[in-house]
Amino acid sequence: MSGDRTIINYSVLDEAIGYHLRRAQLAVFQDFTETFSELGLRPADFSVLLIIAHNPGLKQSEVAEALGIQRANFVAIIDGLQARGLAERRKSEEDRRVQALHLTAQGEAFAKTMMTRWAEHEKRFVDKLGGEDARDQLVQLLARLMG
Amino acid sequence: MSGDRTIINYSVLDEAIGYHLRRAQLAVFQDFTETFSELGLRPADFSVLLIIAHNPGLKQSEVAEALGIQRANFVAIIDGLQARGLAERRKSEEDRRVQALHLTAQGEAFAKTMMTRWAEHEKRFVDKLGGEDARDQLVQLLARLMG
DNA sequence: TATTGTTATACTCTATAACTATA
DNA sequence: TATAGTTATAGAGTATAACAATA
Repeated sequence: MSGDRTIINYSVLDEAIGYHLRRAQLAVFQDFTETFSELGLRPADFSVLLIIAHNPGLKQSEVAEALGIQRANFVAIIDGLQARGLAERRKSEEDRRVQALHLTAQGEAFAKTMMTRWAEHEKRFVDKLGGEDARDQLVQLLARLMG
Repeated sequence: MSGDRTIINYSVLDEAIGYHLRRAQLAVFQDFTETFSELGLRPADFSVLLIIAHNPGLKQSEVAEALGIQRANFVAIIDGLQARGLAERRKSEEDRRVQALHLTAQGEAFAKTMMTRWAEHEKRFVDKLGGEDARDQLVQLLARLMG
């Protein structure tokens, strides 16, 4: 009976914000994972590289907090980026406890490649939404949920 | 220097769909978890109870697929709901392999309580969005991302 | 005493393979 | 052979406590 398709009543799930958020996020992150599997980047790696690229010299705890990552879990992320030669820790002269984060020259080049791939990924979803205006509208609505 | 606040350049993260989706979903799920901690319900439990309540007699694999849950992982969810006396498996007479899912009388009562708590949770975010229209708009945009 | 980075650890969620009983 | 449910297991992601070095 492979032609049958059970019709399911989703009840209030159809209008539940959290449910749609979860399903949409799953779809977008799955595309992200496929797009960046070649470069070996997870969403967290991407966002960390991006923040360091545009804010060189921040301490680990600042980058972690900006992204909502626990500083304990942040260590392994930086370990990975450093092992790949993309980012580096520099011990601060003023405060010997802090590690300031920077991209390496290789990391800068990598970030450029990464951004072109990201633009492709992002465009796919902007198109699905119906254009830049719809995207801006969505982002604005999502921002309200966090207030 | 606790008065200092580092200004961070989020670059394209500010307009990245996936990033905002993740942060918003985190905020909504956190509120969900707090709202339902008393009832001992995780998001998956909630959605499963809701689907069974409105579609009694579905097989496990149908409910699992409708919610995007692997049937292997679905077993423990039903085990939990059954152990709490909220749902039950009924072996089908036509096909002895399938387990048809139903709520118990206690499960029906529980679902009512659950829905009033859910309405409170949902309302908090509808208010943040600016009303029902904004919510509908958001849900519609999110649905496009999954197409 | 407090903070930064770190280690160790545990818990949840998710994914896969293999088994059983039925068809 | 194929399907429904199950078990076992492994991998992410995330959360907490405790420690060393430094302030």
